[in-house]
Amino acid sequence: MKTILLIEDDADMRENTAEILELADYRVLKAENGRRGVEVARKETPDLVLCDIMMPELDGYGVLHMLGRNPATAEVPFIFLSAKAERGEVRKGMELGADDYLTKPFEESELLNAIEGRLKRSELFRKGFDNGFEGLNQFMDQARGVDALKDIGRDRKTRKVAKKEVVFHEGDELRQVPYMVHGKVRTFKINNDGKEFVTGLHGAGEFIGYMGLLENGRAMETAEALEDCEVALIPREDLLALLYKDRDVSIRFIKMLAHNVKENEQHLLQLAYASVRQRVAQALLRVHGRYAEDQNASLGVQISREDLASIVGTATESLIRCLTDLKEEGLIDTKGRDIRILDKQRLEKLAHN
Amino acid sequence: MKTILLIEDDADMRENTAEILELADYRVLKAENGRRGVEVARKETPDLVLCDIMMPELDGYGVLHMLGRNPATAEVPFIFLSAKAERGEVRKGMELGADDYLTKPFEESELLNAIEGRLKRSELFRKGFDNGFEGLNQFMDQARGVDALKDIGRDRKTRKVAKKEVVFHEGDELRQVPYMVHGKVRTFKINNDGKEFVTGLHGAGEFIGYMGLLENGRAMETAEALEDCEVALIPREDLLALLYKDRDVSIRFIKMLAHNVKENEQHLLQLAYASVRQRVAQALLRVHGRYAEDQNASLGVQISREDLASIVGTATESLIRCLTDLKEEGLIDTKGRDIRILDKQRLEKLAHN
DNA sequence: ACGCGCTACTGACAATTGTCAGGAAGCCCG
DNA sequence: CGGGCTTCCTGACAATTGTCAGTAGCGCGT
Repeated sequence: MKTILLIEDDADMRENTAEILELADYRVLKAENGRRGVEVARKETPDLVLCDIMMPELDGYGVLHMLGRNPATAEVPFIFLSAKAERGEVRKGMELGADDYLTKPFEESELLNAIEGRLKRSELFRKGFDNGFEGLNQFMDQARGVDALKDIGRDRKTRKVAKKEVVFHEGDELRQVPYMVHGKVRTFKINNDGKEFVTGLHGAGEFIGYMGLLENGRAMETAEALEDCEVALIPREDLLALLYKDRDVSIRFIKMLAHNVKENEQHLLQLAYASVRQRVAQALLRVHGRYAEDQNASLGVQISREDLASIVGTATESLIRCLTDLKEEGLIDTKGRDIRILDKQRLEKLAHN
Repeated sequence: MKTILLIEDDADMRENTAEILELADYRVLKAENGRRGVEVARKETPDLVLCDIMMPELDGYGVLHMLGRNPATAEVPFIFLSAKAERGEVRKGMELGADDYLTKPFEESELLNAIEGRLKRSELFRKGFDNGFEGLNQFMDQARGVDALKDIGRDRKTRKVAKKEVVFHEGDELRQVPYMVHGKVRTFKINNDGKEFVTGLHGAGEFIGYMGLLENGRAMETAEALEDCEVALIPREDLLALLYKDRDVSIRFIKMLAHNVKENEQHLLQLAYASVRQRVAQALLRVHGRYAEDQNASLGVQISREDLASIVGTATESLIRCLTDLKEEGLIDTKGRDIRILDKQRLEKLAHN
């Protein structure tokens, strides 16, 4: 259930609006002035903020400002509710970075539409979201709603990709960005000796290859299906429009990229100075956390030794030797290509030391 | 000199405006309709676009749309010029992602101010910009102009940092983000064995440590001065507001991060499978490209063997051995800590193979 | 079910890289 | 200008990791 923070000083208005939202099955947090609103937002990090402009203590502009300056709350979609419909006011609101501006009085449907639209778009870039094709359709509708000019309706096709088939090659021009509807792929680069280095594993609900778009429109890596997959192809322009147009999506994207950079740097540090043994432990934990069938139980991950080796950045044989060591020590268990973690704690200790 | 693309169908209006801009020392590209405008923008990538809304062929909304969907032009600040002042029109323009909206007729000063403001803010995140403290002041004015609420005027101080002094430690809470006014610093992480891995070298005109802000507000690495430095401390909220508020800055930031990710991944690939020799060649070229006193001549870079080793990700002795090899082969020359590249081509060949 | 092919695994050995120790050279500082 | 410190460099050796070759075992398709 989504949580909405409603900041409104007028008690009647507040209760009325809250009621509408609750009927629409949102959890509603209420605040009677800007200062309280900011406090609540910081503590609870709602999924969306509705905010009046004229309020005692701290006005709506102030609230937007305070929230926008904190990374945790900056990405939360923000909608102004105001009785002021004049050009200057509306413009000021939007310029400050609000995502929408509703003038009172508004229809229930207006309000709910505005909220839903925001939440849906915003949703896409949550990490680990689990919307399958339905979510994609909504996304496509949004992306298309953005586009009043071109008729791109025909591109909403999906493509079946067989195991081992390549989705795109390094250097391919990506006119369409693949979105994983079902299945898993690995992305990797090949160095001059022909050795592969796996840069990522991706499952349903993720875009792949978008990084290349931002650089030069060409794929930076090769993507290959690890199992039979279903892939939707999103026209690159739609994706870019989405990333660039909405403040909240942009911010979330920035944070995602920053996270990516951070992970990469940790990986670098590991590769540079950690032993194969440590790197293997690290990789096992990462892969397990991402793709284990069952997170809680120490159930297995299906991955070939070769792929795992090229995540670790070592020769396949070295990896295998390391795995057998770990197996003998009772940290993991292997059955064919299935690898199960038996003692997560000791493995973590090994990885980070 | 900055280039401005002016898209306006009315010939008088176009010539008048162009004249004003040329007097203000901008290079002006003119287009008489939207379609032409988009063509010119794609070919020349101006620094800013001024665009009328009502035009034949393709209207202003369409132009904004087309440009916004192409990564190369999306980051260019975009200002609407329109005779339509009604609420709906203005809002539509801003919502589509314009950076400003001027209603005709406008004063010369209005126009020039709007342009200048945009360009200045936008300027900060150009890679390799060379504005020293003057640029910073302008930036601070902008950042402060954004802020109508808090009085942060007192924080515009700079700090002198002596050689070898630490600017911030990994894990420090960064309430202020350092901006390099003068000098060089290195940023590095320390692994559990106490070994350092250099993640970056930064010189004048760069922010350092901002990555941590986006994650959890804490520094992800340690920054240490390589020489006597002057550092300005920007309140983190100002920086965040700047990054988040302006569409063009956000987009540029996204691209910067994406570039970062790409570089990191190349680095990963190198570390994983390239020999020390190749990695050294790579590192030399990177460091040289970034910090050589003179780019053209094969003049030297001053860097300690230890630092270079921890960029390469190897033991200091291994690095030194490699350097002496390269020296014997006539690829480089060393004099004390000064390293000069003698044969860039062969070094490049070595690095990428 | 059977064979083919691919992947997992093991052993022996080579190559690379790290570690330790020690001397030479350079640099800072009074 | 000399002492003390750090940094650069070299040698010998150890440890880690990669390579090659060969066997076992699993899975897949006809």
